[in-house]
Amino acid sequence: MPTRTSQHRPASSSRPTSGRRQQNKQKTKQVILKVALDLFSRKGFYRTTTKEISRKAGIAEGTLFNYFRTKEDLAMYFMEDQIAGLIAWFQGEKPLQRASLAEQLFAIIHRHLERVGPYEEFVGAVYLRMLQPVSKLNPLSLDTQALSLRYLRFIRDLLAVAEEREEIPHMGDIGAYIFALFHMAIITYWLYDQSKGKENTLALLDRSLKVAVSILRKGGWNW
Amino acid sequence: MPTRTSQHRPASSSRPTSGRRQQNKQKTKQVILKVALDLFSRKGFYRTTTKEISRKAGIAEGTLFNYFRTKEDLAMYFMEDQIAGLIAWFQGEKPLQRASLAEQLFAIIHRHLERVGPYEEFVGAVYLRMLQPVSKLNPLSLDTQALSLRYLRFIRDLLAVAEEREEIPHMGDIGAYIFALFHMAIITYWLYDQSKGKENTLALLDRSLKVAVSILRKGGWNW
DNA sequence: ATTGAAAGGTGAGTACACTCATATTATGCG
DNA sequence: CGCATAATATGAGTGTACTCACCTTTCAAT
Repeated sequence: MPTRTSQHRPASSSRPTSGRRQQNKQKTKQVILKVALDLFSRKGFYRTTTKEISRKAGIAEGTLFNYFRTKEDLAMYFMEDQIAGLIAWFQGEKPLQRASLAEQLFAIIHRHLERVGPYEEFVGAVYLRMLQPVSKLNPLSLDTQALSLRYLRFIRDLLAVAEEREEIPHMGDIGAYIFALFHMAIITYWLYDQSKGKENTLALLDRSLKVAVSILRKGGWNW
Repeated sequence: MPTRTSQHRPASSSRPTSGRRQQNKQKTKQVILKVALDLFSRKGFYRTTTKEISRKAGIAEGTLFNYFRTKEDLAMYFMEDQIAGLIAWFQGEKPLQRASLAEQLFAIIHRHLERVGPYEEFVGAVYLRMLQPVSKLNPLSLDTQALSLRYLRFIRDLLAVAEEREEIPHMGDIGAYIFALFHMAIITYWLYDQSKGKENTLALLDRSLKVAVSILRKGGWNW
């Protein structure tokens, strides 16, 4: 994993990847992401070629693969930004943090769908794969695993707070895992939803979250 | 969609795809499937090339794509057989049909996992995509949509019977849809499960089905 | 049997993701 | 500055899924 050093020259150590290099790398990476995202959203994931991305980013085609292992990976990095943004957004929404768990979870998925709305094909192509727990069969990048973990931890912490409030019983890590699967299921539904404004999805989301929390409250987790 | 005429010459109509042709086609298709499955299971999905499949099946590479739109599609046809076999198996198991819903559903997924066990990589590559409701974004074959539907109807009918027995409340079609998602989730878990004999998956399966049915019985569906 | 047309087969060709041997550039050190 | 080394960039090359223009076979009608 690349170190995230800032601009200042680091103290002399054995392998200090130095200032200018690091800066250029970060910049190139950002340029690639910007170009790729623009193309993906205008032409769609499948009709955008890696050749075009590299040409528009002003680099050789091979260079692209120094930064991103696969074309899918490239897409995942966009998703990573989305998820990071989602977490940051939630943490800035103070009122939401006092709302009920069902409201919080609804808001999170809702916001997410809103943000990725313009990139529907794109989401269909790679998103589901991302939320899937990484298996030895899926040759995904390590960074994407990290993303998956960050997201799971974020949800787990939310559940832990709700647990302290005695809104739900103790579930351990499994709760976050289940929510991730639920998120995946909702995205699936959303992709297929033809209703205007995707209102069917929102209705399903609202209802199922309320049901779930209600079940948990009434029945507890250990049967 | 190809017509499913049997061997007998059909009454003279405008486009009767006639006997020998149809028979050869069916036969070729079966040969391709057999060869492909053999290679997939021995070398893995990704390391098997369409060139090799066609060579071993004794046809030109182009011909392969007259029968199957994509390599993934080929994999899906195998899954189709699996699902069809699963349904047939269930219908032959008379005692099982008197068992509780939870037992039935457990048996179905269990049997399924047992059958696809030897093709793990394969399942990871295509199975999840199959159970996903077909969207306009996923360029899958129509036949695969049909498979998805057949499976959903099968489950829906099971639930309807349980409903008549008053084991569960009325849920409409959504029940089958939810079960399909659940099935998908279990497969995901199964792929990742490192316990011997995949016993963790079986435990999760057993427990979650019992919980679900119990919840439905106690609380009903409309909250 | 002949024939015209439709179904089906063929494999060289194409497009594209990805690799790798080589060239270029940045950096630390004397 | 000049040099050695490591990091990074390059683009021709490769492997493979998939296409398409053409060829062959089958069939019904005569």
